[in-house]
Amino acid sequence: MAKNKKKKILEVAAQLFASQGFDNTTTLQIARETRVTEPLLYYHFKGKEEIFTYILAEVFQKYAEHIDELPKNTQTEFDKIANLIRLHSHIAEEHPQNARLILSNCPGKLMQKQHACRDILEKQQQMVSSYIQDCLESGNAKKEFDAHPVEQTALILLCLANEFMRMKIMRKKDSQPDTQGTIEFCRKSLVKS
Amino acid sequence: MAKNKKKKILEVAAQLFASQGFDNTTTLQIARETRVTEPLLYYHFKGKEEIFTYILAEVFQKYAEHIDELPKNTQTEFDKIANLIRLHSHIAEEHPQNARLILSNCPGKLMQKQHACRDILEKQQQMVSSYIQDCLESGNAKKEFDAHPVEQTALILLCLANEFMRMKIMRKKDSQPDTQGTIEFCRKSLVKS
Amino acid sequence: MAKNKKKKILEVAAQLFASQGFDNTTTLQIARETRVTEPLLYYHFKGKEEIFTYILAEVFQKYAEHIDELPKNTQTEFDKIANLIRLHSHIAEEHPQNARLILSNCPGKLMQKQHACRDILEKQQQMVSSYIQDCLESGNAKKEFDAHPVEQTALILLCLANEFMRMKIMRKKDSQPDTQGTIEFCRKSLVKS
Amino acid sequence: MAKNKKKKILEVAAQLFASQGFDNTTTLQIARETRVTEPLLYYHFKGKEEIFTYILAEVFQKYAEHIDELPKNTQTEFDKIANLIRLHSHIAEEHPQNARLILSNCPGKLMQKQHACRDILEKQQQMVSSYIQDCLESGNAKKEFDAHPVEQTALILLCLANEFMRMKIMRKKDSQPDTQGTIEFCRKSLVKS
DNA sequence: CATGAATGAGTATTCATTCAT
DNA sequence: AATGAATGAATACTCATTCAT
Repeated sequence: MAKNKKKKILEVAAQLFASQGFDNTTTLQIARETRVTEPLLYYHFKGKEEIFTYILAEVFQKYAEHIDELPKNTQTEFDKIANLIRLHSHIAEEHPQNARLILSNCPGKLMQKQHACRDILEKQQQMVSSYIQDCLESGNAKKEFDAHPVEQTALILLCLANEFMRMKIMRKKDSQPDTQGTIEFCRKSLVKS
Repeated sequence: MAKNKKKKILEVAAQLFASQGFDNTTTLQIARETRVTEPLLYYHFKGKEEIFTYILAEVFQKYAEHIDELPKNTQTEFDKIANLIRLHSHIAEEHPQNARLILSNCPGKLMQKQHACRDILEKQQQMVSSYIQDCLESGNAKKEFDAHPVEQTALILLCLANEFMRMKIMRKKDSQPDTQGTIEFCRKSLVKS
Repeated sequence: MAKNKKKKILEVAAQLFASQGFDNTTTLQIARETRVTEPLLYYHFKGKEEIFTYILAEVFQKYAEHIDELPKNTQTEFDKIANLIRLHSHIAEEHPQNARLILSNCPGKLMQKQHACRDILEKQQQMVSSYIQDCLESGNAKKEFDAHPVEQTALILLCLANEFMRMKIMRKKDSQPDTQGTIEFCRKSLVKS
Repeated sequence: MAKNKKKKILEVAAQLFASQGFDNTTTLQIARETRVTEPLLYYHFKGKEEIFTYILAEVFQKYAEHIDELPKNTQTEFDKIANLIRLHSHIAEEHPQNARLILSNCPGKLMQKQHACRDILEKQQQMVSSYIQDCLESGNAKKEFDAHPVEQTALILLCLANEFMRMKIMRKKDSQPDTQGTIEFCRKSLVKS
């Protein structure tokens, strides 16, 4: 029942942070919706910021696991890019809350040097960048791609993958970008014909 | 001297909203940095929200003008896409503050139905979408492109253009995406070879 | 046009003070509804309090005139009492705004010693008291009444006359006290049968 | 110690509201005189209005109890009227603060339809009206009175009883109306001789 | 683990009033 | 006579956080 409540707090807080943002979510609101009193939040966490950081870490942890679980051996290197876009599509559709947290500009305060949030985000970005760069380099080597320079192309693909997710969660169903269309767009650009 | 202060307030507020976000900017802060007392803000504007809305309207107005001023007759249709990306690059570099405001998720409160902010944003999005769609359709007609379906492709390009701007303002110089590279990426995907 | 605006200010202010009370009426509201700017209020009057005092003086002036105009020679002395009640009824019906101001507990601040409002109110109360006392004394002398002690009876009649006016302006039409009924009630008590 | 402070807040607030009125009493003042910080007011109550409403309800509750405790069986029906006046005299003398609150015109805001204050006041007025009407009807039946129409006469008596209380708290000792005198005044008018 | 009570520091907003013109 | 601009002092209310139990 103890662990239970801590978990519940995190669930509620995550939902509120995702839908209202960090600044517009009060500790009272978190406490009330968890059916708990505020001091309990402070028993389990150091403060509001820690709750947020904790959640962010969790979300990115899951995201990292998803990236890690993407198949290492694919027929073509481009399949890896396609898989990344499909993963973003999946997250946007199945875990829109997490997508919102991943894309949320953390409140400025939490992005200062030395704050845990900053580390989490930077680590995450490097991870995805690596994933894409590795795949581009392999593709280049195999003459599947002709992507130069690799870092730049990786960055562009990351742009696309991110904003693709952003649009999926921000727009109405009928004006969302299409997953397969986005993949094809990238294929045309990347894969040598 | 009168108009002067109103203008000054808007400048200061814009800078603060862009760098700290709406919620983390207090009216006191705006007043202090304008070297003015708080009640003056309320003399010129109805409240904090109106200041924000006013600024947002201004920024989008300028953005709309920029889009409008992009050359209508270009050698190729793709040049129009390239110009859009160059425009985003230009804004990110020369007016990063405006870029931040354009991309900022307005606080939820200001995005509710019937709020002026919502109208501004929606109008803007449709404008850019139209620009891209028109150009894609022309390009398709001229057999320059083979972009189908048009709406989807337009959305993808919008994604890229937006997140491109976002990355330019969020990342350090050395890890920003390159304008020419981004343009080439799109060209490869769009232009029939 | 000058006198005109001063008059207009007083009219608007009187209406607002009567309906909302002194504290809930702002100088801005007075200015706006007079279609004038606030500094003009301060050109014509020393401040909000002076406007109120001025109005109160006017209203009581008119009230005093009404009392003064009540017929001095009546068939019976009781007719004078009846006339006072009828006057209150008349004011409540024809000038409810004035009635409201007469009965309003002036805001505490304005009732401090040495404030003009206090003088006005006290002078007024003494005037009505005198009117009633004179009539009672005459009535006693003529053996029409048997009202003892005169001061006390006068006070009771004043109570009735005032609260009668108060009820007329505060209550819905169907639960207001009836003028003739009130007069008869007093007659039965006062007039020797 | 907890209940203690809530009670203290109410006591202090009641005293301030009674002496200064709702609008001229600030939450800071209430807090300071209670030797408590403002947020505590908001911990115990929803806001200033709720504090006022709460107090008003309490005062009227006590008043209602007093009315209820008035002897049901009296020698004459008129004794009941006399008792009501004596009750008002008692309240004015022993609990002038409550008297002030009872008679205070609640600020307009709090008298809007659907506001708790309105209900409280209306309920109260009907209660006293009933008390007087019942007694008048009984008196008429017993041929003790000849009060017609009952509703009207009841209203007049209510006028007197209220304004009597008002005068007792507003005037200096030497110009207050006399309880016994007021009772006799009513007796002469009501009781058939 | 849990809570009722309490608070320091803010937070947007309002108001009567004044100044320069 | 009239106004646009400006302000000092409040004003109700909120929030993250802590303390005593």
